[in-house]
Amino acid sequence: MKYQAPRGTQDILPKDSSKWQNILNVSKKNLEFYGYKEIIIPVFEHTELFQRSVGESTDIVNKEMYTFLDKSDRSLTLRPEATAGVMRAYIENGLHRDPKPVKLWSFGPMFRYERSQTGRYRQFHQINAEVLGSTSTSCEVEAMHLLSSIFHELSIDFRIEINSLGDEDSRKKYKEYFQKYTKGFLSDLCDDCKRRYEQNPLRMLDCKVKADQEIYAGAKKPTEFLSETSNKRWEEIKTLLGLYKDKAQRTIKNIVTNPNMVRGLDYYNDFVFEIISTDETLKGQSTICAGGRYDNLVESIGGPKTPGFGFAMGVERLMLVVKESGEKETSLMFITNQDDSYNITDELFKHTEHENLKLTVEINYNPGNITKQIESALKKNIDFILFYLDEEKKNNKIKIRNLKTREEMEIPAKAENIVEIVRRSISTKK
RNA sequence: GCAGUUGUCGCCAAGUGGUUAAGGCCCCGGGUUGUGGUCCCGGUAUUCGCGGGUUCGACUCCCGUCAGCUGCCCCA
Repeated sequence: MKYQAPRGTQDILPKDSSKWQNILNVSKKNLEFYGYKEIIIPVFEHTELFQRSVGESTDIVNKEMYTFLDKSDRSLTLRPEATAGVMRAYIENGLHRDPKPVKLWSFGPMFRYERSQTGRYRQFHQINAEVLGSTSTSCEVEAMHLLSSIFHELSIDFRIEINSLGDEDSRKKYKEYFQKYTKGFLSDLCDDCKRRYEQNPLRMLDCKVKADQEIYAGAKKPTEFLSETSNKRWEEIKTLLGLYKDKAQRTIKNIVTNPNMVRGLDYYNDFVFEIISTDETLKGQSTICAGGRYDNLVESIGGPKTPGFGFAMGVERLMLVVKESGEKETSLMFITNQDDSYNITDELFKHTEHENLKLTVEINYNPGNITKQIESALKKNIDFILFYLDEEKKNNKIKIRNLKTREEMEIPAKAENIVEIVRRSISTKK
């Protein structure tokens, strides 16, 4: 074989694409139910937009961006995440003058130059959602319900972990405290943490090295340094999510606080969360959704001061964890000679459109041997076969056979009669 | 970016220096021009991820490279 897909890219084959679409459809349905509207934005942006918004100190900007010069020497970057571009579009198109909150969702490929593994790709896809213009804790609470609903509908086992990083003030105080706390241990820490000590002390908290964790275990957590307003928010969210109630009384049962959780992007403040699949096939990459509040992002890239909240779901990771592929369509196969069955299929198509019926039709490409055609229909797991051969045509009839129940009947050769039979079989199945 | 590991047909694989690279599944054709998955017969790798090297001779050994997987880093 001559060509291979580049490292970290993936083909979604026909056998999997219906699962993919199901993930998208379920997400879209839930998002739009809560008032999110779709926004479609470019796959690349000016490099500077990501540097500013995602943050110069992040790994994403430092080593993972697909950056290139176009023929006019503009520095462009394939988007590593969606929020920056959505914010740019929000400002540029004056959506900040729309009634608040503005709720947007989007879907598409993202690009990060990293080592690929199961559930981690260089081109990967996210379903992304943003709420702009509201500081209400309803943003957070509603999102937890919305996401629970999506993952329940997709039959995924998951757990939600939440935390608060606090506002700028809270984080500054915590950073000072934490640096002071760890200073004496500096020589005992792993190399990564030594580096993080200066660059991003918060990140030390979710270090995977056991010895380091033992050192940090004695330290206070960011939530103990929350400013008054941040603390009020945090308590309100926990109350609204029922964390102070008995587990049995909560509407979302599998939600816990994780005081060590931090985020990889710089723009978050206060509430942050991750949704973790408890399915073991995901191994190291078990986070299927993550997000948080970003009240300073819009302003930092030149827009009016606008509070924001958002999250992203990783579609490739969901693909590994979702078992079902959604509603199966009913399939028909015509056993016929290569002539005028298309009159009927054209009619059928119009009926399926009007009646919102999921039907797929196949006309056997190799007419001749009837036995082989039936075998072919069985192999393809077809639901109905339609005999429309000389004998039937003479009487203007069709023989329709349900391959699952083996029932067969002769009906007028008309689309509406076929649709009726199919409908009847679907309703008795349910 | 670092470390380990793997790569023979669409899939699962045998083969470990010696002529034409097993087998199974799938797929295609036939037995069977009008009705059920069985069965039988036949077909499908000038080539072992790719490129070099060693050798009389390489799927087998060496080097490089590409890709997958696992851990780290980080993240959806």
